[in-house]
Amino acid sequence: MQPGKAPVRKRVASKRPQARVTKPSRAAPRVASGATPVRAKPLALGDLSQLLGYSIRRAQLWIFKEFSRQLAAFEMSPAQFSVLCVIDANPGVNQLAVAQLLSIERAGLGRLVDHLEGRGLVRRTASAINRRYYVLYLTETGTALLGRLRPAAAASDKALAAKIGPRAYKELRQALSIFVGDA
Amino acid sequence: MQPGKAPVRKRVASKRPQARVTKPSRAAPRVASGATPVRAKPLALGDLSQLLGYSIRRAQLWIFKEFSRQLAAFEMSPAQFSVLCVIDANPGVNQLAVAQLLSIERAGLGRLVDHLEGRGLVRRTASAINRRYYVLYLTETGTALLGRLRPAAAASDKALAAKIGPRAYKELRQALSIFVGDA
DNA sequence: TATTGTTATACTCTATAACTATA
DNA sequence: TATAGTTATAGAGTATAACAATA
Repeated sequence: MQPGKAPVRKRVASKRPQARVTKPSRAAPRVASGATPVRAKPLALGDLSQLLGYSIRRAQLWIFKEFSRQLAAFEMSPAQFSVLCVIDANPGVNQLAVAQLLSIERAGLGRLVDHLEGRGLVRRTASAINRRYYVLYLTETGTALLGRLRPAAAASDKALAAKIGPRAYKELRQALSIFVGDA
Repeated sequence: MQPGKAPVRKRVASKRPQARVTKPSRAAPRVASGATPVRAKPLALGDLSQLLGYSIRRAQLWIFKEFSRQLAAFEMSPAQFSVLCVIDANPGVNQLAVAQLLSIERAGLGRLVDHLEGRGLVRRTASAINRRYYVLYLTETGTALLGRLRPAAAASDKALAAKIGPRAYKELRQALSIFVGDA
């Protein structure tokens, strides 16, 4: 809530179970059955399990984890990879066009391109025809790295296909394609 | 990069197109065809369009936006809603169990429950049988609010179904169900 | 006056480690 | 020694507004 650095961090109610003086049923007699789990019955997700939106959220978390695992050696986030792909497919594109295509805020994209430029993967050039523009290209280093990233990204997508099955993979590709290029 | 508040923010390369003295082809003659767009051809996503992982990411962003739109009146994030659902479905559950079921870090969940408790939606009680545990229940306010959130959440899922079509909706529910309850 | 890009700021998430109380 | 929960901290991502340069 408060942005300040005050370390107090008020709490609304009682903080934690916290050493009640009257220990109620001390030495609770091992809870009858199992030792470790207080609750043996499996937990339910409730209505959540009926919402496709929640499944997609969990699937997306799984995919980002898998992607990061496959591309760990390259220190490359999914977002950075997506920007490299777009610049590679559209040499000379400007930043705002990339931001709109990927639904990223231009301010955030600017910092992302900063980083890619700092790594020597992307070259920023002043446009000859419109001096408000940057014109973006992959460097040779960037092209070479993307050549190595592609198989890794494909591998993470194959892992996804293996997880859900090839038929579902094809169906999903078809069904979800309407979200790319969209808002 | 640097966490400090220093406003310098070094840049690796040339900052922006920035007023070159030799203006190259000033008054570029309206670029032949269209006035506004320098690049008329539509941008390509490159290899990105072949990756189901990217489609799922975009679909998930769309869903969160739709969910936030439907539940804007309640000031309720998807994560907060998911926690309310789980507590409602498992009265007396402890925090760690919720965190594991939803794949949320327990530290983050603690703060989230702080917030829900502060709003009077969740009650934390010391467990009688294990004093390390919190035992979580919805308050009456929380139950009542959840009763109003459910239709809104269902509406956002219906919007998703309308977007992708009822057949794809059913297929996806089946195909992606393996991700819930999973890591 | 509108647009591209930058800067600054703030807020949310996430991830981690260290700590307390308890088992 | 291990576990539930808290605290602190740092990093990423996101959203916004304001600004400069250019159109």
